[in-house]
Amino acid sequence: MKAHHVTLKDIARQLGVTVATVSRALKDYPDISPATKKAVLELATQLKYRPNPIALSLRASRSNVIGVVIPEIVHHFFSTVISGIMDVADQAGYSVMLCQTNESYQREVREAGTLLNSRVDGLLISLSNETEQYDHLQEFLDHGVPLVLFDKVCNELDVTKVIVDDYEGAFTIVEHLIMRGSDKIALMRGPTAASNSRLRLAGYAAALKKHGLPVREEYILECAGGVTYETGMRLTRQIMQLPDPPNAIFTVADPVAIGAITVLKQMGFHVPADVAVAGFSDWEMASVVEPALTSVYQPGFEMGQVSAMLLLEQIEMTQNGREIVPVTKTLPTKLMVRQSSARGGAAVPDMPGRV
Amino acid sequence: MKAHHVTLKDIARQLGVTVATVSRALKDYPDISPATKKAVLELATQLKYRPNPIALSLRASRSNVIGVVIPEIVHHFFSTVISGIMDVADQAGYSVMLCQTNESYQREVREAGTLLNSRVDGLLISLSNETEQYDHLQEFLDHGVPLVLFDKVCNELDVTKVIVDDYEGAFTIVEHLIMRGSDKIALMRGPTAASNSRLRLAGYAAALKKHGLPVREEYILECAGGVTYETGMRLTRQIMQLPDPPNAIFTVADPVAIGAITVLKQMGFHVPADVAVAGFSDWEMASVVEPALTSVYQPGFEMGQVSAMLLLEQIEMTQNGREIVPVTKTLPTKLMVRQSSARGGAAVPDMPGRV
DNA sequence: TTGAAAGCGCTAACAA
DNA sequence: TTGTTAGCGCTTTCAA
Repeated sequence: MKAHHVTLKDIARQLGVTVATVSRALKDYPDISPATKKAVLELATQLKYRPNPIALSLRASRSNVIGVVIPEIVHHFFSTVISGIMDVADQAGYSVMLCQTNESYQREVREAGTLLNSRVDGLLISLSNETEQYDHLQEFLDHGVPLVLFDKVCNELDVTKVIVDDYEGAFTIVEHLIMRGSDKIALMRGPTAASNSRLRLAGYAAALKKHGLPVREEYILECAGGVTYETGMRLTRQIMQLPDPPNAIFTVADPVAIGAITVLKQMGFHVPADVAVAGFSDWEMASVVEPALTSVYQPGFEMGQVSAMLLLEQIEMTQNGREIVPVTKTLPTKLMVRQSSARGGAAVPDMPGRV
Repeated sequence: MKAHHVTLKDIARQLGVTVATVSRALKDYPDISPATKKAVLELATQLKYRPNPIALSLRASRSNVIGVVIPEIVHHFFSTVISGIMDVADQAGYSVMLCQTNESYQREVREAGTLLNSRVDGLLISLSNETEQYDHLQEFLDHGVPLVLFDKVCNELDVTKVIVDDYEGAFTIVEHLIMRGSDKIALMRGPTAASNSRLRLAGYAAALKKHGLPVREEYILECAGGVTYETGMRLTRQIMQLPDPPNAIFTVADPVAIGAITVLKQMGFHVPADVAVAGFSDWEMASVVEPALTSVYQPGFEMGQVSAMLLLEQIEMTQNGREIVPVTKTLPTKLMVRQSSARGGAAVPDMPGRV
């Protein structure tokens, strides 16, 4: 038989009082007799009373739910971010409604609409690659719902943003490669449209410039067709056939770097002695497991935590009627260098295994 | 200025009718004059009216939300499952509320409570390793809320379950190793408590038996201290020091296998010629990228889809007052063998890169 | 100290 | 064809 959720009414009836009294007793209202309060509290626990959050939401126009929208959940980076978000939200008593857009602008609009509609108290969103219009997000602001952009952000909206310091990360690692003795450094970059990809290019160029090295067009390749292992292999074969091939490769992400290392080894190069390989990484252990790789670690978990905390702060401010002042938080990357340049390990497993 | 969500009342007022009329017009009620229907529809679109799901939930005692509880989101496997769940849910017009337990029983109980409380229409859950009591799940059944267990399931609950065919997967791959010529096959297994780990052991033993090979105690190691790369390295060093070392290693997950391969190469073995390595894998490309690895692919995305579809079916049945008949769906694994045994690649990157 | 009543947004049975 | 009314579960103002 279907158990029924116990309500204030149930308690009230059994105690011969009104729901109002029960409600007040449950919330430690000042003017309530100790006797009834005690009775109510006891019966409530006995009956396992739990307030109905939906009724609360309807009344208060707030849901204790935050919405999260990301391009793809099957991504070490994004799943790590979400993990950080969920831990913070959970701690603060918020639930998380998650949507993925699969990089589709249309779906992003739809999901955002659903969330706004569901009266989420705030929204955390990482934009899809297709997104170039922001009305669906402006709507949140119009309705006074706080909004925090993370990772994939845009300039068009004056809201709080949390990003990784791509410029500085690229600068640091390129400088590191130069210090190590590389003077011909190739770049395998991401899509020209993406903001973080552009920042990385800038950091790369700045580091070269600082050390008096030229920015050579033929050393800059775009990872067309996916930021993948295969792309890394293809571009590496291509670039090593140049009359004057690079002695270092800086890539946009782990898989590309690993693809590059694979091909370089196949071609008989010693990595990193002959050709050094470095890459942005969302897995802190990447360079430990694959010593041939020097990586710039991007703190996903921290990004999730910080984004969620900023959002929760803003939600609270909104509820207290205070004005929100947008900030942009830039998280530092971490340079991960293996000291021993022992022979390359076998592989970069993604995460601890299941079971 | 805070925009206000437009309600039926707004439309009614502007049109000089009652909310009931508006409500009916919006839902294509039979008895409604074409004139008012048209007027209502027009004003509704103009004002961008969207029904308030919270009010609907309160009224109908259903939320169009499904709850998902998993141990850890930062896992290729689980994030893939979630992706499958979300795609199906989205298609069916459901939202997803996600919780992670971090393998804590206590947190699992808490999160389940919150979800039940939030009146989710159904629950998808993969149990934490600590979970041995099921009252928190029984509560869902008591309240008539459908429940589907996936991956980490238990026998104590008579509900629908979706699992991977671990027995058959292990059997198949061990037989494959035997066919390839290995006659001394080690097993690096998961926790003795986990049901899937036990099934894999059984499949392993059965394959050996079928081919007249002994099950040797010293060849069976438990991955204590985490199903990780490090564990794979440690156990491999250990097992290769046996007086009569194995010529094949079957592991419980990618990272362990990769750790094993790394160590074997370091020790000067040729993989897979001298020692073959195989492992359960949640990344379909693992054996493509690391040709030294033969893997048993576990279909995470499909698991998510199937689980979600079964849950949605049951939700519908519940709403139509029909009885739910629990089923157990066992998904086949896929043997991934690289034909060319060319030299091992460099690494197994986890997923397509970000950017 | 407690009750009565209104209202959050919506639907549906019953009247008109 | 449309209006009235009640109610989903809860909080809160106003009365008593």
